[in-house]
Amino acid sequence: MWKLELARLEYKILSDNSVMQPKKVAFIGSEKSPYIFLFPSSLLPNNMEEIFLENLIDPQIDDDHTLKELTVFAFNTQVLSLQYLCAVLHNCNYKGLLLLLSSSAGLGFFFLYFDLNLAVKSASSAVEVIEILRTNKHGIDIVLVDVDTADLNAFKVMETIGLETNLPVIMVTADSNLENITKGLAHGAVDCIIKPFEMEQIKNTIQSHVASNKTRGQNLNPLPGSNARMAVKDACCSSKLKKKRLAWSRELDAKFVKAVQILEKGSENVHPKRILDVMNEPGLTRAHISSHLQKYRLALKKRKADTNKQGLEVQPTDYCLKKREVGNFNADRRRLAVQSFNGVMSPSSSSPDPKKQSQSLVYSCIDGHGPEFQTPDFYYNNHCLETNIQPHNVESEHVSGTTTLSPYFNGVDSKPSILSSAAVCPFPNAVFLEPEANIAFHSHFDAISVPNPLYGFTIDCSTDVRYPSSTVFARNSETYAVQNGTTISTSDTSSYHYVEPENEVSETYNSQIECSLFEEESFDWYSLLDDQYLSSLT
DNA sequence: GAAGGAATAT
DNA sequence: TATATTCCTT
Repeated sequence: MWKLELARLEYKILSDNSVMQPKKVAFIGSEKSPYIFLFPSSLLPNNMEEIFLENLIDPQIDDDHTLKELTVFAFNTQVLSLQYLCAVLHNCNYKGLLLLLSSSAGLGFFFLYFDLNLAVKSASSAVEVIEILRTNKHGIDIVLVDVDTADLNAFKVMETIGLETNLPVIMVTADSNLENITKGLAHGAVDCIIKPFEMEQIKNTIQSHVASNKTRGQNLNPLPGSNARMAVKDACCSSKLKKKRLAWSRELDAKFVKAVQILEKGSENVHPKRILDVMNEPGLTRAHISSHLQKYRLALKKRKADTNKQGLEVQPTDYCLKKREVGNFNADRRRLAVQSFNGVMSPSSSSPDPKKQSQSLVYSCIDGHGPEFQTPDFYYNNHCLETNIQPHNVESEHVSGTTTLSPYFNGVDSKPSILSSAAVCPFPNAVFLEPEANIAFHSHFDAISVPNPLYGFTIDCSTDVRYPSSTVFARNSETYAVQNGTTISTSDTSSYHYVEPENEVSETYNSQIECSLFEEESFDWYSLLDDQYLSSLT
């Protein structure tokens, strides 16, 4: 499959300390995927071919068809520079003509030509470069000029290219000083890319200028010199200053909330700068905090307004809901649920008075002797008991659970206990799972989890060790393989049956879960848990 | 000039 | 919608 081309060419390049050191260069490639590697001789292993083949990465295919036929031209006197560019262009799926200028005579440069996707060849001088561009037999769309190229007046070359061809020229440099960039723009560059550059960056820049060049060609408007001034800003924006958009993860947000609370506790001013200090998160800026703080405060405000409007029936804000989607909170819930359900807090084991008992559970988490906070259904039921609110959906026909005990499925009871909300979970011994959690198989079936209005209905099918590979459920008539956790959308009310794997134990087991979910608006546990959760963080 | 915060843009 | 950026004020 792979046409392996391997050449070991020995040549010398200047090392950092200006001592000539022998290096080896290796070329591997197929017609479509040339890869070039450069190694010090000492590091080049004997089984290099094998290693390369094992480590080859599939080229990324770019779905944007407009980019596919672009041909990029670049030249340099340094193999390393071309080598990197080669990889980048290849990943962008561009065609390229990369020219290695052998002006540094005596260093044993070589000629190599990969056609089709990327071409790398040698030329002896800048004159040759300009000649290639003038005739443009290769259908070049855009030129990258590395103005740091040694042994060359690259600015002059760039200017000549600009004058003698219609091609957009992009300056590439490691020097981000405005003076340097301005000089490049004055010499005809339409944009500037600062090294080290990333794939996305070069892609965006190339794309925008090829597009604009085509438009310009149609309008027959030669670019005036005044274009350069505008381009200074463009150059800076399009290449250097492109920042990655920050995503506020649950963890990061928790850290943020914690920082805010610490500051509030210490009756300090809760200002972005201070939050930033307390969070001590590398990469985070004051602007990030400001933006997030704005959102946070708006959410609090909205929540307060809602609370005032609706009294006890606290409706959570979006902020509150989103914050709890997955993550540590659920992990803790899960852990606590296991503890809660494993006898210690069993309804039948202690007080006969369900109200008292549930209160003690809550107190135990408040006074620090018990879990930091309780599972949603415990907490919810306690809330119902205390406030005399009928738990929603307890009598609903829509939610039911039936099961038959199986030796392979421990702890699944067919009757919900008093304290377990039947509406929420038909099985008191069920363990709450993170939605879509990746939970390894282990020896006991332990979950049929919460029909959570936010997440849908999750079935965990971790099984007996006898079924280590997968567990199969039948969904209606079709077989449905479930591995670890599967999330079923809230609109899905199908029944799921456990299917005994073939050639395994003969006992059969049936578990049917029929579940219609209550409306999203009906209740939210998290709003009740919110304060406790937050205080547990500090 | 640096920071906060509301408004606005992406 | 979530996050970034701008703009105005302190």
